[in-house]
Amino acid sequence: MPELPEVETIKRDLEKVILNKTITAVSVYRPAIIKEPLPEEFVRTVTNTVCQSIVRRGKLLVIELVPARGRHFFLTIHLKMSGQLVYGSADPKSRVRFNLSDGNCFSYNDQRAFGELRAVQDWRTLSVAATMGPEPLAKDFTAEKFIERLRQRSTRIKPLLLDQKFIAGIGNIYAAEALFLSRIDPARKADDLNRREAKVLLSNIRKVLEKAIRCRGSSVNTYRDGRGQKGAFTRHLLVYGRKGEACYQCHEPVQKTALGGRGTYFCGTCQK
DNA sequence: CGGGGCTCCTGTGCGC
DNA sequence: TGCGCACAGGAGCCCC
Repeated sequence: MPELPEVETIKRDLEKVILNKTITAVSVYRPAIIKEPLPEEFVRTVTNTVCQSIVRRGKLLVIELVPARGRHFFLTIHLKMSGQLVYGSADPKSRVRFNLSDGNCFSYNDQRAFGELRAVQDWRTLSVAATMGPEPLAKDFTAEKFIERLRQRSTRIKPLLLDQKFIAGIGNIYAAEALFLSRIDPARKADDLNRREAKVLLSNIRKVLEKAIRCRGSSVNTYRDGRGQKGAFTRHLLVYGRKGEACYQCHEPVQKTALGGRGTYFCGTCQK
């Protein structure tokens, strides 16, 4: 579900409402979501801490927590396919609930329960963070660096964009959208792209991610922002989910294939 | 390294 | 209407 723009939207929403508030109680309704430490210790550790800051890295959300005594630590949240982090009144569908000192709470909801919550001393040493590729929106991630990384890989470009070790934060929706905007066939080999194509692709990755952030994300199915609302980018999607519908560019039907086991939407006429 | 298949879990939509 | 299968914004693991 949530890709970089959705996680960024949730981060910004939560920053406005939970910073400097105390987590007064934690209720775990699906222990399997808590990956470390064990659920009982997780609850003990997180209870009575203050939410100090929130960071997003790729699709990972990191909340810095400060206990009354002792050192700060981090609550990491990966939403996977259907996770939601919603601030407000208690939600009966919550998998984990965090009560706050303001009388409200924020709920971790997750229909498919693939999500992962952790309380750790140093989130940067988690393997997911330690191996994560560059942030596509970071200024120091230059076109030259992107070109160099592409040159070293012979795999198809679309599954590669989904590889979080290659580049962070891109998922199935925005990979399809960026390749469509760039007129690049999703099955092209990464090292086959020329400099021009690579530059255009990075530019379009940024363009689509930034626009999606401005629209507060895409809600194809279960995604909700920090307020429980759907994202508005869904209606701006150019190819994702449009199988059989007319391409906005050439009016030929949008195609759907499988690449690396993931549904892949593209225009066979426009994308070469 | 590349690629395919399977797995975690729950719900929905489609074809028969 | 009912049932079974495919598939869903992710990603790790195993095998060839």
